[in-house]
Amino acid sequence: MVASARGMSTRAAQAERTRQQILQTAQRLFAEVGYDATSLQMIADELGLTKAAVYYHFHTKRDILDEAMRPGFERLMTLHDEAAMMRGRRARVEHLVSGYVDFLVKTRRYFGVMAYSEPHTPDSDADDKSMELRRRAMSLIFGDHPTPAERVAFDAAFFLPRSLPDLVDVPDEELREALKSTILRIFRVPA
Amino acid sequence: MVASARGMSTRAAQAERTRQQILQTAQRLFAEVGYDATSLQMIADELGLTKAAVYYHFHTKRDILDEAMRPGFERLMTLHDEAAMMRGRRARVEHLVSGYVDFLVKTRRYFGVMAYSEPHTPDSDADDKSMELRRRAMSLIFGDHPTPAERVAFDAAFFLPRSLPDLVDVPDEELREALKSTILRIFRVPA
DNA sequence: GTCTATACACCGATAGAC
DNA sequence: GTCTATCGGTGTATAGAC
Repeated sequence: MVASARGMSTRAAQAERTRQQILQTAQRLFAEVGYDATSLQMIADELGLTKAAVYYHFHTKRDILDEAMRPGFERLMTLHDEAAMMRGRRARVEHLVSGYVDFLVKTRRYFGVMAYSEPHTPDSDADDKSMELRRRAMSLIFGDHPTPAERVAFDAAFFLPRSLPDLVDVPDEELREALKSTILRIFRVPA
Repeated sequence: MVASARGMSTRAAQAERTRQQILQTAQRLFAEVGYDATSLQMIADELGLTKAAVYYHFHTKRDILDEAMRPGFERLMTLHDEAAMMRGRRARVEHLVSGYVDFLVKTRRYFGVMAYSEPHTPDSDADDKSMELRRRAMSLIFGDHPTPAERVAFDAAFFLPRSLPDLVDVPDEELREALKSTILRIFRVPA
């Protein structure tokens, strides 16, 4: 097995660094101009590489997006695990909404881009995970057989990240309060 | 000047028919596989034309989308005009939400595609109109200086169309009620 | 193992022949 | 008015230098 990360071969370390640079640059460009408008050529040019070099580290453009979003997905899955272990529905929803809003505010510069690809896009990790996340959150909040009204309410909160780019002028703390109170109100579906 | 629509030259009539066919086919494909995933080649193939022939009728792919969405935009602008002439805020919001929900339900098969292009896309009619529509609706509902919480609430309703594809199994009438009650609740922003 | 060079098929868009 | 031919660009793919 590998003795130490720092002691690994210089070649491998350099490769890992290149990989991280590609990831960072891509993430920034995705957030700035959007996923579709970002070409592999742009990423390569910014790093002084060729398109093929980028292709060596990521077999597909979509893979870059998938990997860039992975930490976020994992954070949200952990949040769901935590919520699933709580007993009262009230506390569970509280925890879920709090954690979700914190996540949105913390990643507000990057998250606006997520899932901009169109609905029935070819299979990708990100799409699968996004769907799973959604299904699980809905189940935690409204149970396994939500009514149409409950589904609409959930979606209203689920698609809220799309509005983040338009709220750039709102300070973090104020944004957090606005998001939290709005989502909690949305979830208070009348019988 | 043109004497009569039916009496116009056969050439012009045929051209207009081709134009309408392109529009219809494109609209269907946009709704089925999405805007980006629809190529001019697909549209041309379905109609037995070449790409260049399509280009004769529409100078740009985006133009096709813009024109396909124009009737919808006009309907919503009319709705805003009506609301702007009403006196009480309560009645205004009621009218706006009712009309908006009716529109969503009536166009639920096609509207899900709207504005799927990414945020800072190159200028297009559709983007401009969408922004204007949004600004005007927000002003009609929350005035010219909405608070962050009001802006978040508005956005939650504004981006709801994105969830339409996932609600295909809900019958029109039930969907209408769910959308209406949810949006009205979202707009009841506490002081 | 890491990258360059090169090529492919397709895209949206344009020019010009008929 | 519709065609063929072509352009520069894209994501993807392989061959081969080092």
